[in-house]
Amino acid sequence: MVDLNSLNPQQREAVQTIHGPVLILAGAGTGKTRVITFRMAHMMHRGIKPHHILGVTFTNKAAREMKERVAQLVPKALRNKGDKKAEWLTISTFHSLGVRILRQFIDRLGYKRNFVIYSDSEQLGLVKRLLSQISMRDAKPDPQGVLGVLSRLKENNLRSYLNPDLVAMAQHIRPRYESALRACNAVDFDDLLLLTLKLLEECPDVLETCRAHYQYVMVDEYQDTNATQFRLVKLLTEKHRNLCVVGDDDQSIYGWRGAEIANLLNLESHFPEVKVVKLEQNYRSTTHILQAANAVIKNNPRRREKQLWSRNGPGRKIQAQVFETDEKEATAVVEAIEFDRLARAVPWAHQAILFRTNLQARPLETALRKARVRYQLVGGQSYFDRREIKDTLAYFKTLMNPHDDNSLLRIANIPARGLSDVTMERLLGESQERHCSVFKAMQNPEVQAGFSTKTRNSIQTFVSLLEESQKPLLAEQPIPLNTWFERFFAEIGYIEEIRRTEKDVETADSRIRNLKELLITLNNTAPSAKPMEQLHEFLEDITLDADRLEDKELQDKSVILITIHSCKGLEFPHVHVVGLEEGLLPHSRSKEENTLDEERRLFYVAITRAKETLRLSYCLGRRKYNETIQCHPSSFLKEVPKDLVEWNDDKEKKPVQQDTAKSFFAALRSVVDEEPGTTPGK
DNA sequence: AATTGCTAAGTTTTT
DNA sequence: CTTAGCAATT
Repeated sequence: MVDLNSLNPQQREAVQTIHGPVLILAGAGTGKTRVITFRMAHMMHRGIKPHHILGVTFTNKAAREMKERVAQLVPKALRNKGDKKAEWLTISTFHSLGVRILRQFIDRLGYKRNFVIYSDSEQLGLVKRLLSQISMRDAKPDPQGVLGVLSRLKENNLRSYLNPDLVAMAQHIRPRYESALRACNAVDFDDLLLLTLKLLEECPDVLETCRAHYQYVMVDEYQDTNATQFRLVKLLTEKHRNLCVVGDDDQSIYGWRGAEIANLLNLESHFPEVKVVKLEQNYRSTTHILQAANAVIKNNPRRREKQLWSRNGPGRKIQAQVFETDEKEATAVVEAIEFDRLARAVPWAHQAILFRTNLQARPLETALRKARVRYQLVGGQSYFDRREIKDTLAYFKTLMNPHDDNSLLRIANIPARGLSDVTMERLLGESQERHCSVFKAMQNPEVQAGFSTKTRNSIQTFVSLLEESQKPLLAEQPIPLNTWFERFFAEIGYIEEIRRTEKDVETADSRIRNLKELLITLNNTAPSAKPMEQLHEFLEDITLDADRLEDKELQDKSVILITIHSCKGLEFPHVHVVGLEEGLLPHSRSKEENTLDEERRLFYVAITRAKETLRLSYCLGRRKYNETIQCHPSSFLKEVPKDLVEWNDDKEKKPVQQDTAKSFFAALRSVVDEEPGTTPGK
């Protein structure tokens, strides 16, 4: 029996309602994951077969965590009842679920079952190529923009403020884009959901199979689902109606990405009998922090009313401060962190600095480095934006399927092997005329004949390189992929290429390290499989779950620098929110797009990350590019009740504060005086 | 084929 | 300021 006594009454109700539609409105820090995992465990104890349970999350990290926690709750004896591994429950992201279903049935839609998944950068590469083929005299469209619209177009989710030129271009490109993907036996991220939906809509037997399999469905972070995801969920559950969604409309911050908060707000219109359970007892923050959060979010219209409360006591007041410039703000934040560490033994890992845009990280990083504080910047440049990673993955894909033009074109001349842009352009043209892949064109003697002897040699060498390299991979028995590829990259001179092109020795080394680390993870996939299958599996894992490689150890020792968007779901004892200025939070673009609500939710999310202390700050001036621009405090600051805030205004205090070092030690002394019992390092 | 130099643009981004 | 992309140059 799962012990439900540790749950509060609302949590228990949520856990025990296992049939029919349920909406669990889980405010920030109200023990959401606990409820979900307990609910799953409870269902199993009530005799529901684990393999009939499906849990959908938004990140792989969340999925992993949930799996672990369910496993902890359910005794081994019960788990082993289902002897086969497949009997265990499914917890995955929407996208992985899509892959799972598509791998079984995508042939019904005319795709091959061993499709590859294109990451963002690969999609972008494809769009760039398609754009360059179109003759356009006037303004060249921004590929990123076109891709964005294209994605919206596919999701059938156009917004009025989108640039009409981009929309037209995206519409123009779309058929070519789709046929290019098909030709490469590839699908993109959007397709993982869209094709799954199409499959379920068009093949009743597949739908029935899935419905029979996933009889109990739970969706986490439901406020972030988009139209496609909703349709998928509805299709899957409208018959058996065992749908449990968990979410918080107040934490919906991905509207710009197509998330439909209406999915949560209007759930009753699709499931009128839905039982709504509100979780309002917060286990994370002090009441001062919660009062601030409640007061801020109250200003939003159209929400499901919630009041967070806790038994954690009032705690410290919220600290607020104004600075002249963003540099001074950064220095002060770092000083506060070091002060906490020296005076109260607060480790770096208990501190987080939250900001709206990645640009704001720069001055913070400078200040942190100057003070020799270890930090970790979360997010920022995506793993896939690193050139060596992109190249490596493109090599993998090319070796798996040389007819994947996009990947082949990327690596054809990396390192330089006499296949210049001009040559590749011509080959691409030839391939289009002949309606074949670029690789086919390169193999074709007729095509080769059109080139100079030198170029012809280069083409032939490249073709045989691919053909020869493919051979060991096509073998039946496993090979050590890690060492094989390490040798491969050494042989083709890729390592040298990095050293040669990268002037800075340290960055070159770090890029080579990145590459080697990626290769090492190759060995983590099941070694029993055939090389190609193993490679395939690896690629899929890595594409769907990019930050699996993140350095966990470093995280435990560092101050966290993070955007508000990516901090959702996390918590920290001490939180600094910087740059609370009009134009940053709320962001200036929110006015045009009419998304002030979402900006407020962003602020709400930031506030509710804090467990013990919350510090807010803004600047009067901010260096932007080269000039300093004037800033005004965010209107959201006024929404925080005055009696919860303690302003540390420079003006109101002693003017001695000019000297930062002096003020630092003054502050240090004052705390030691206040709390004589506390000694640093205790 | 590779280097240099110019211009333009610069929210958020779970997969 | 910084970075990416492109054109022009050797």
